[in-house]
Amino acid sequence: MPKDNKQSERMTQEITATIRAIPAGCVASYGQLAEMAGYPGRARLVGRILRESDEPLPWHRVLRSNRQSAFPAGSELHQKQVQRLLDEGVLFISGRVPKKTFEWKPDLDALLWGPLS
DNA sequence: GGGGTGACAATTC
DNA sequence: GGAATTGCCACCC
Repeated sequence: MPKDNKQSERMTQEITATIRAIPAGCVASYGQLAEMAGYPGRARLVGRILRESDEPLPWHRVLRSNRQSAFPAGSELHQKQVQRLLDEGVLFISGRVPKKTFEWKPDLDALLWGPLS
């Protein structure tokens, strides 16, 4: 039987893949990513991965469940996040993003952006 | 094996 | 919307 530490490694990879799957112009919450990756309740793991991972993950598309940024306003990281989001077409109002943008789902994405043309 | 920590979440006031 | 509280689970000492 496989070792349990290998399970942890796979979990990290699954979450990483999910984060990388976020399309430009959309955002997702930590819990949402964890749930999509198949690990509900592992929101903190997503945060740890984003911090530790050296891969070019779109960390700027990851927000808190309350649609606000994960880091305190004014921090360099936060400013860069807002800037990149605006560059991708994501509205940022008073440190928050529109509900429409936050309610991203794989199905909804294809439904809205696919046949929309 | 125990205890503190965290790029979080959900609930409540 | 904001602040406080509790639950959660992997990680580090």
